[in-house]
Amino acid sequence: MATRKEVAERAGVSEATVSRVLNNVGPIREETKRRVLEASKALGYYPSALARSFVRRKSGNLGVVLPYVPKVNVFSTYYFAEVLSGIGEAVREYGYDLLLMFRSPQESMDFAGLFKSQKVDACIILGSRDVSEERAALRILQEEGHPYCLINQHFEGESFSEIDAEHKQGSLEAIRHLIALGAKRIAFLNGTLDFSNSVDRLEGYRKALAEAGLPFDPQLMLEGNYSRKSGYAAASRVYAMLDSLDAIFVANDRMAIGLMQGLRELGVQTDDFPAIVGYDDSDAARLTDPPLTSVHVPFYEMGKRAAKRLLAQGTDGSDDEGAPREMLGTRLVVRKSSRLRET
Amino acid sequence: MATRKEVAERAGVSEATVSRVLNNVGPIREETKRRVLEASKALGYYPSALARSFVRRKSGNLGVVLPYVPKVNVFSTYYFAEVLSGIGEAVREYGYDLLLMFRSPQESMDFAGLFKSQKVDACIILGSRDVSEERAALRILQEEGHPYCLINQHFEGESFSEIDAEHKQGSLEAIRHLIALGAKRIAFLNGTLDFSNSVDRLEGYRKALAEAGLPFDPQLMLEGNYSRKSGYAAASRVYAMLDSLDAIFVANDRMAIGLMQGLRELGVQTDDFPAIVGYDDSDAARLTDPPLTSVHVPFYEMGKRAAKRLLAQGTDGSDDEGAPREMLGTRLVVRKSSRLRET
DNA sequence: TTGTAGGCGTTATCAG
DNA sequence: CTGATAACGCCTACAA
Repeated sequence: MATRKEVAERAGVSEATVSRVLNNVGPIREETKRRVLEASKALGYYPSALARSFVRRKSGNLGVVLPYVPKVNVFSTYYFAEVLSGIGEAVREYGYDLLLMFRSPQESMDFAGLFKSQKVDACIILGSRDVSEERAALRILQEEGHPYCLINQHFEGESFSEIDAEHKQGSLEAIRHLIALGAKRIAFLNGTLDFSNSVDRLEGYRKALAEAGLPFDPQLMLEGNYSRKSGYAAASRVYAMLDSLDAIFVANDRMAIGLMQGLRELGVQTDDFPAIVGYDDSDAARLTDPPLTSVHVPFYEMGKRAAKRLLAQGTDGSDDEGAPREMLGTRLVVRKSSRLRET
Repeated sequence: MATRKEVAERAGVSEATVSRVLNNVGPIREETKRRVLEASKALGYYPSALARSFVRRKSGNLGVVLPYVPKVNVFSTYYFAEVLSGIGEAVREYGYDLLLMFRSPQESMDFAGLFKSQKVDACIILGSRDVSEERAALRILQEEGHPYCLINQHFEGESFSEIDAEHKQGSLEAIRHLIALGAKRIAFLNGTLDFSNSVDRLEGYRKALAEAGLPFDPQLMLEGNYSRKSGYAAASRVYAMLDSLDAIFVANDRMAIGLMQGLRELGVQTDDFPAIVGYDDSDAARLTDPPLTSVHVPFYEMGKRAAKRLLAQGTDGSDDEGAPREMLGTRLVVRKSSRLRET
């Protein structure tokens, strides 16, 4: 490996000058610049990113924390693929690198440590849940002023940096849609409430019912954990009250898919399905039979925005601030699954 | 931020001793160790990963290169999600970090530069294609002896480090299955041949025909690019020869899904579909109507193996070598889509 | 068992 | 415009 020293010698200049040329800093004579560049290329010199990071005290990495259970995707791969793509785009734009960090769902994570050990310059946290250790860890992050951003999760009562989506509104529209179709009894298969978006959806659901003067019936509430399996498991309960049910709203597509599968295995014909609305508008929503009406969430955009918020800080001098919680819009995509069955 | 010097002072030892304690190296008196640990904790000291990497000349990063087109997934997200999960598992096991690097599909990449600039200690390359610049870049990697590994791509005539799957065998079995069902005229919607697995599939296809004494008919060959869109686009050609077709083998599930969609829009009823076999056995294969018979590929395992091959090198002293090309098995998963229609 | 000191490859400051 | 030179935080012989 060619060293900088060799480059300097070959170009007949000092190492400092080599550095200047390669970093485009300070005034340099054209001729000198040319010679250095030439020598550098001839020798195949590559500056050490390690040394550079060290002296600049910047890793050049944007960290992305995501929950991880081997062979089990708690969320849809769709969600992560979209968010990561969005982040990837921004990262490449700003010349950063993307450091992926998995964490076991239980294991509370020392977010601040990532910064203190200088592994990352900024960090995006996915799949965060509202449990006390998590709150505590995030508070530290906030207090110590590290650049971080949560995606798709809100912590009530804090002012964390968050990019979220209008889940309450999305759910509201989903239920309105069902009601407009004539549904009266609408079940709700939600996820656990430690995800703020589950809470948001519940609010939207209740608001829509209230608007229409429909009663809220706790009997109609089901809980899953966003996995296909949990949707599958819910099928028996739905089956039990099938006759009294007009429709069911499911908090993500995966569960909706599991539910449909489960119902089918219990012998329910497609025509006898209650109207179903899913959530996320993942690729899979187009493939189910019947195609799944679902609430579209701009995950790609959310990832991109989060990354930009973080990386832009480094660029301009603005100490950011501004709305710590930004919310992007959702949108109902109607397909066939939300039709009410004939009576 | 507490510095190591402070820790040393508080513990009443030298910085070197602090270092020793924190790295568990060299003989240390229990009492000293205790004091250092205590001081370190009290002060909230975090060693700088940057400085550490610098002096050790190891980034601690496993790089993963993946092709990238914003908002377009040339491959299925399924493929990447599985491979990444596998890599993630190994990485966490070995205490490495995972550095994601996107590259535009055209842009030929300076793989060796990643090592020379010391951004990564080892590197996995996904979505590589057999084009001359790529070969050249990989040869350099090989010659310079950097630890790298290709996944799901083989370069004939080279001895690159590769983790591949038995695509020839997988295709062979897929076609045998169709033939066993009575299919005589089997079309093949393949991907471009700069992906070695396209070539492998073609070989499997031809071999199966030959075995059965069936002729190879170039008319039955279609080419897509692994996107759903290209499968969709192929529908019209398939439609044109629908009557003379018993079955069609499609090189990945995405295209198969696009194809089914396209046929349907052309007015073909499910019952009139030719028998269809897809490839990858992605989640989506279970969701299509009819469910898609497909060839299962152990992507998760492939990612894990590749990462382990790379990271284990660092651990033991073995300069690896051993079979540079390792191939994992594929397996046909039969579902309803491969039934021949009634005549 | 512990301390001292040199060096890792860059950047940045300060003279010239 | 360019050349010395001092950090940066940590690891690791070598000495004690």
